[in-house]
Amino acid sequence: MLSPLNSVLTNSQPNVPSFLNKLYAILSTPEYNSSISWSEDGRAFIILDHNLFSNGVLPVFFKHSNLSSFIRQLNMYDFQKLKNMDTNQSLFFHPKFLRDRQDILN
Amino acid sequence: MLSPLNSVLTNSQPNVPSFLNKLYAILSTPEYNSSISWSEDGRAFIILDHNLFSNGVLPVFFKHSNLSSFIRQLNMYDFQKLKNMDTNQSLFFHPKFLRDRQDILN
Amino acid sequence: MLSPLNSVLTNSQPNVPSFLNKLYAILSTPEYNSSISWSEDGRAFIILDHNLFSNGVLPVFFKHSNLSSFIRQLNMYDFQKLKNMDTNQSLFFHPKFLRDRQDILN
DNA sequence: TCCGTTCTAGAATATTCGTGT
DNA sequence: TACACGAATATTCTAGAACGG
Repeated sequence: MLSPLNSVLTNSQPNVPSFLNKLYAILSTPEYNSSISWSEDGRAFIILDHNLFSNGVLPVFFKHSNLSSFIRQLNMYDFQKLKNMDTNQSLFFHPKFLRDRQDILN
Repeated sequence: MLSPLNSVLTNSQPNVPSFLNKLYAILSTPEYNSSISWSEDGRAFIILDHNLFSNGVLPVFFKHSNLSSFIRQLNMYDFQKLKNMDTNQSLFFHPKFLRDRQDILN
Repeated sequence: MLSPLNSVLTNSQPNVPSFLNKLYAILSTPEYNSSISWSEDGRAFIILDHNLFSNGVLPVFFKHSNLSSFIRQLNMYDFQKLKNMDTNQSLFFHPKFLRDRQDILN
């Protein structure tokens, strides 16, 4: 039987760092959408509940539960943090990281 | 076509300090026009009600409710204060800060 | 009537950055000891519950609720993070930051 | 070597305080 | 009191560095 992690990583792109494939997998899992989700237009994502994300999602995919380690990886891969003036929410954005376009990471 | 940044930030200009984008956002909100508004010609703005602006508007956009901190930022960004001798109101002016021209801040 | 913040900051040392006086005040407040407390020997402190500390304590003393901003300040003031191998908890340590010795910060 | 995890620091902007006028 | 500005501290976002698997 596949672990939940493997079952959701089946769309992994080869030659793409594991971190990015995992991030897609996380965002593609409806179960996690209360703690992390794509923005409405699918060009950024939001961490909605820091506590739930850290303790509920991170340890499933990574060897830690630290939001700061996750953020460090995002910056490593050139994601930018953007503020939405209206909602005051923080979005993470990367020009090549788009919903339904996991293919263009290659 | 909009840059990805614009779509996510609703009118924020990238590479422009948050203070200036927030100032535009404030002046673009009709709800706030009783406490702060563009001058008639759109080349300056007026703080009409210090108390209402400090306590009603500032904390929505900034981490404080102090008019003096707001003014300090205006001075930091080279706004000039102009006195209207007739009305005794104070106008703040910056050559590149114009109504409907948020784009030229870049 | 004193605000809760002021009442607990009455022992503030003059000429000491507000951050350090606030940190003493936090650690001196029994109410907060479930989320942050001195180590047994009083030579370090532990953040016991990140979520409770971030959302329950930080906004009372600072203009944010971000653990990372708090940590940035600790590093700025040369605190070091130490690992307790037994409990796997994280301790923050500074040679001059000791329980019952707020005076030596001067 | 590469990638991941952790701890600390750099850099830019923001907020407060004080001084001179 | 108001005003402009320097300076110190605070807040945010990103990156450096060390270490481990």
